Amino acid sequence: MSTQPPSPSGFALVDVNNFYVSCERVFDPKLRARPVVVLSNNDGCAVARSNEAKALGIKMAAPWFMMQDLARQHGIVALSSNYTLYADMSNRVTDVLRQYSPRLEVYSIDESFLALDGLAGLWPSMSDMGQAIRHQVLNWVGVPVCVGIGATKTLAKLANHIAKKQPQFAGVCDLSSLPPAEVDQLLAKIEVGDVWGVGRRITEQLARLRIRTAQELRNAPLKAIRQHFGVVMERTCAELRGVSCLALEDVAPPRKQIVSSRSYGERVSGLREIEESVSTYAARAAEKLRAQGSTCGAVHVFVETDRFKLDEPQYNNGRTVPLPEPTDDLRVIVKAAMWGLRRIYRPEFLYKKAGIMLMDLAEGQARQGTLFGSGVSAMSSAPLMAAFDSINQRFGRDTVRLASAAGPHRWAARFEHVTPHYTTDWKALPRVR
DNA sequence: TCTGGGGTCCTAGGACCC
DNA sequence: TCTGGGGTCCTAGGACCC
Repeated sequence: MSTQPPSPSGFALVDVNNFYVSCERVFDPKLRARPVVVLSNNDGCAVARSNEAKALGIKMAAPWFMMQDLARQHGIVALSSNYTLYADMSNRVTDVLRQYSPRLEVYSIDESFLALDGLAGLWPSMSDMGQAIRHQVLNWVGVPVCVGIGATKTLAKLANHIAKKQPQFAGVCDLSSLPPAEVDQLLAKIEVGDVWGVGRRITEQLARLRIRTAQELRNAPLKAIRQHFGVVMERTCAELRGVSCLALEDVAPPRKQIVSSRSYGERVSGLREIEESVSTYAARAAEKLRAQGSTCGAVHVFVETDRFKLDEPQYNNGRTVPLPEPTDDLRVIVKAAMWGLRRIYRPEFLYKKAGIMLMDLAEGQARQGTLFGSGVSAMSSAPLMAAFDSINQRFGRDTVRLASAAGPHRWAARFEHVTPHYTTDWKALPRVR
């Protein structure tokens, strides 16, 4: 225990351990103590691993088909991802955390920063608060978290890393309460690549400068770091020294671009199929656009062949289509995307992936009474009809209104958008293959 | 031969994060 | 056979302007 006074401010980073796997375990206790992975779209990659799976050497984003032997050998359980569930669990964790600090930044689906200003007097120590958080999240939501505390966000991240890796901390590490010599020892044992903001490339370059640990990076001259790596790394280095450069972002700024894309389960060549999938991506992206009350000024559409098929001809292309005026109207967005798609489509290739990006986002409210969507020929109407049904079921039958429809095989339905704010459960849509 | 000095805007690419 | 899907920021260089 330190004799220093509790730190007057700083940050806590609360991070759910193996988030997706932990969520699945809440609902299926048989998964506990077994090696478990959660897979990405099309069951392509492992995007979450339990500790047992990590111990077997399964890396983040490892292609699952290459792990088949290992999986059989050790009885690894592989699950398809369920993002609706994870989003719900994430909100539950956040609700608990809000009880601990009035200022909180949801950094990702499984991580939040808490501002600690003014909280020191409420607890015997910040580590006690960390333990309270751990117990309450586990009891109320059912998932395990670790808590890292430090004077800066980067130090809080590092503390979280320590809390996870070193059992003697029991899931909570408060770097700002430790004597400097002890912090030094801890930092000396952490590889520089584990520091937040230091990726693979920078790690290689730092190694050439004989900077290999978090401690060595912290002690490196700021000016040289700035010269070699730019202002971003300079900030990271300063943050390691306890100089706060990254503020807590209480209010999430609106997105500057919105992407919706998927790899196909099987490669496709027909324009029709690609049109259909891109229309669905457009609907999903427009949904996000409206949810944050923005309009977009340009639509980017792209297609890609299979980049792993090295012996086959590759074709990657995209087209940015400026819109006549900023809009959140799905009709306009889809039209622009289809227009761009026809210009980049080449019939001689087999496509693996397609997507859409909404760009030049600006503030603007979804307007009452605007048409929500209509009039893309060659698109199946079924998924959109299902989506509109679900909107009305959830928000009342007048949220959107069917204005006209032309038949089951051509999507020529028109929907009037009556209520300005709504959200749709797009996960309920059939999977795009 | 000798060829200013700023400034802005845009884009592509590289690095990072989860 | 089978290899994810989102995001952000910074910098360098070119076009263009006065």
